[in-house]
Amino acid sequence: MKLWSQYFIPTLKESPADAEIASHRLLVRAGLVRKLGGGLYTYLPLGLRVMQKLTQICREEMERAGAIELWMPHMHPAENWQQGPRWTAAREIMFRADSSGDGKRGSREPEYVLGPTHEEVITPLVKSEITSYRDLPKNFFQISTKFRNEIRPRYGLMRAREFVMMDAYSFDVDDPASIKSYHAMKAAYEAFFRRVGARAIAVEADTGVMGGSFSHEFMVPAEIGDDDVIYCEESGYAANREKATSALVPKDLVDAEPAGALEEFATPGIVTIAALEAAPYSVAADKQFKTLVYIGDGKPFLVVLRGCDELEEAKLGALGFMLTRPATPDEIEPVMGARPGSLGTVNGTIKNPGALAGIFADHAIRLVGNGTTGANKDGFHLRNVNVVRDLAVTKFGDFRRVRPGEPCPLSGKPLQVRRGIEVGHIFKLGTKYSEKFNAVYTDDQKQSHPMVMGCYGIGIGRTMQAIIEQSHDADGIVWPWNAAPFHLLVCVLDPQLPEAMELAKSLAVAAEQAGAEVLIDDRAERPGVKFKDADLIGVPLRATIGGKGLKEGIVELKWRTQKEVAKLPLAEAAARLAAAVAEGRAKA
RNA sequence: CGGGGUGUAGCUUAGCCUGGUAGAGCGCCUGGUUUGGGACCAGGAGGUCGCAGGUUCGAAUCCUGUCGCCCCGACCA
Repeated sequence: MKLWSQYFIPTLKESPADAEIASHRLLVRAGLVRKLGGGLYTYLPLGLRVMQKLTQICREEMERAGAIELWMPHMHPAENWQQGPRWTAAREIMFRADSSGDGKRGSREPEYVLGPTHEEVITPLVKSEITSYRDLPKNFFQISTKFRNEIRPRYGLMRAREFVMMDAYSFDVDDPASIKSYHAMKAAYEAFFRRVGARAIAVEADTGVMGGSFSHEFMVPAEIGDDDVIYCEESGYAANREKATSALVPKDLVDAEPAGALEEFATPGIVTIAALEAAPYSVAADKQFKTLVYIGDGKPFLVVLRGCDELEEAKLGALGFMLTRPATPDEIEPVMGARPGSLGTVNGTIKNPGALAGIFADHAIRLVGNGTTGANKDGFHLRNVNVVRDLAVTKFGDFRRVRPGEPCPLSGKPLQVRRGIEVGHIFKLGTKYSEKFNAVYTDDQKQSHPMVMGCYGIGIGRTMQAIIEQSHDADGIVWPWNAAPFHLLVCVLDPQLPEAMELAKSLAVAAEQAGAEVLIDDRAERPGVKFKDADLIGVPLRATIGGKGLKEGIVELKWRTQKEVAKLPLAEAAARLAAAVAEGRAKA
């Protein structure tokens, strides 16, 4: 039990000026954190207690899933990263930690970096320590600090430069075994979020810079989230916007309507889809082909979409380039023969097709019959263009951004969209890292194989804030039992009365024996201040002892989630309190 | 990194446009009256007006630079 007057809970009446969203304001007002600098926070005692609750539950679920806890350095030799597969892609988010820093960013190669995650540390470790199939599978995890030089830290702990994360890494003999590990972790995640009272859903996600073959994000639905989740109530389909697909596309590769004769026509000054939609041309956007030029690892390639569709850049990741970017007009002209606005992929119109790394078309263009596209001649377009007859396509794929209302790929019902906060992410990595670091094992046939890896992360601080975002009211935080910094707050309205404090302490002991953690508000404050603070810090149970109640022979008991106050006769108070604690634990 | 904003006491802020002794509320300290949903009275402490230049007799205020912070975009747990 803790006495408030001896503890440290600096609550604030007013919201800090730099806090925009409810959870960030409450984090600061309830005395959980204080800011040191952009994206850097001190966890005050109350905040630390919540973090410890979350890490302990996380640890239990990881161990239940068979993962083994260890602790790795946070300062990594830069060589580890230079050897790994994502040095180029990841270096801008890494802080460098040099012994002889000259203060000039990027002026030379760093000696050390602060770890944003630990694949580059765990993989070499496993490579040197595990060499036999007999020692697999293994899954290692740690709960520790991560450093990322976020371009724009935001929303308190939501996007911080230094943050606490659980990260785990699985090593298996083959793909089926790795998928088994992946599903065990997915189940462990679901158990973790359920136990801490965060309503999180698993959605299909893009693998991004991590690489790997598939992945799920765990999202807490919230208006302030950074990600769009596309989902279908009917089928349970849920995917990150970057990954989401719909059932728009026909199965057979045939032209959508009888093909008319290909015909060139002049379109002076027309360089946008919208301009071609307007009179006198009046070509609907879904009857146009949009041709985009990108550079993949230095070589140009084309992406063809319907005029009405948007490219989802993340989906270009499927093409296997390390780095992609849009091409500039000066890069485009020598290859295509025209500048943006008059581009197309009709056979024979591209000036220098040999320069291209490929022509990738979205499946949806198969819906376009007798469409219009650029002639690769500035100021000219072609009409009656048909996919099978006219277009050069290396490969069809899914490249367009899905819109809400399109049919669900599973049920065909309209897809919906909502915002979410990403609190966890799991990846099936494959052999990308094990091959780079030569983490191989020998099987029972004396054959050597790269280990198949998975990696997994849970943002602990982000989860804490997501819980607040999801569980608060106008008065303050409403903690779920298992995440609460304390379970019972005993408000002593007249702490100067010895019998009041004695009663408070005996009730606290009873509650502790029933399994609660107890905070006693023994401050010499007016009742109003104590009640406001009690609601603000959001402890699930509140017992109130006042001079008035003592005369009547009662103690009051109230749940943070309810308005009603129960009046407990003194003789029953301890037992009723213990029963309430048992109820809180049972429901958690 | 691009665009927008902002910096005044521990916190929330007024003053800046139109240059002339830096103001309030909360919090804090002292005394008193209060005491069941952020009390009241009296007194008090606390500010290099982010920093550096410049203009001016005179700068929180105008100009230049710089740094921090916040918001919108791309990235992430």
